[in-house]
Amino acid sequence: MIKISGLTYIDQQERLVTTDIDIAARLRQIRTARGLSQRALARRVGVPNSTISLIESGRSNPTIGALKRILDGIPVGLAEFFAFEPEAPKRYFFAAHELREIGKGRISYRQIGESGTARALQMLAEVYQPGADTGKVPLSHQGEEVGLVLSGRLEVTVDGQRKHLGPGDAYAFESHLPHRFRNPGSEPCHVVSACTPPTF
DNA sequence: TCGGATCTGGAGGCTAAAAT
DNA sequence: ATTTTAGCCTCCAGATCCGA
Repeated sequence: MIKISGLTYIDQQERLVTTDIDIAARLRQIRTARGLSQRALARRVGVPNSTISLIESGRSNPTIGALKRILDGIPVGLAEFFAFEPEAPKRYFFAAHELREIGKGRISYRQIGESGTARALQMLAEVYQPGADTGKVPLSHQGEEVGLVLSGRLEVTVDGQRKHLGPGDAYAFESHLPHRFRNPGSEPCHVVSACTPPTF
């Protein structure tokens, strides 16, 4: 079992487990607040309604990919989903250990600053362990993103173009273009990235 | 008819035991 | 010590049931 933060950890099968966030209740609350039925949301994101039903009943612990796909249909970003409660006091400074983890497994995405719908920018401190890969299915979402490699090697594929980046190298592209990140090296790759609007 | 829940089987990953 | 294999577990998708 891998402990990522006080809120979220990854179990041995790389499933997302939260210690004090009820994914089931939160998903149901957000979905109903948007006036969506389980079936309507299921049709929108292309999953069977049983998947949503199982998650909302707490009998299924979704993978980060499945959860993100469902949230995309609402739409709600992962960061917003795991956001602090709205009544939380405004904060401007964050210790390293307070950065919210929204990644999983061999990929760490630690969010810089608080999250929420009012924010226009999402900035992440990313760590890709050796061999880490965002997946064969390319990512694609609204917005625009940039990133700077601090250490290690990062293979970035954007709209069919592939490039190996090292320390000091950077990328910038429109997020709707299919993209993929992979660490082909033997050491962890540290990246700082920004996305606006915060759609990841 | 719609919304939510349940059942079943396939697929993939993890673990432990067995084999090398 | 390392690799292979079998069994187990869980997610996910499709079909179906039940109640409003």
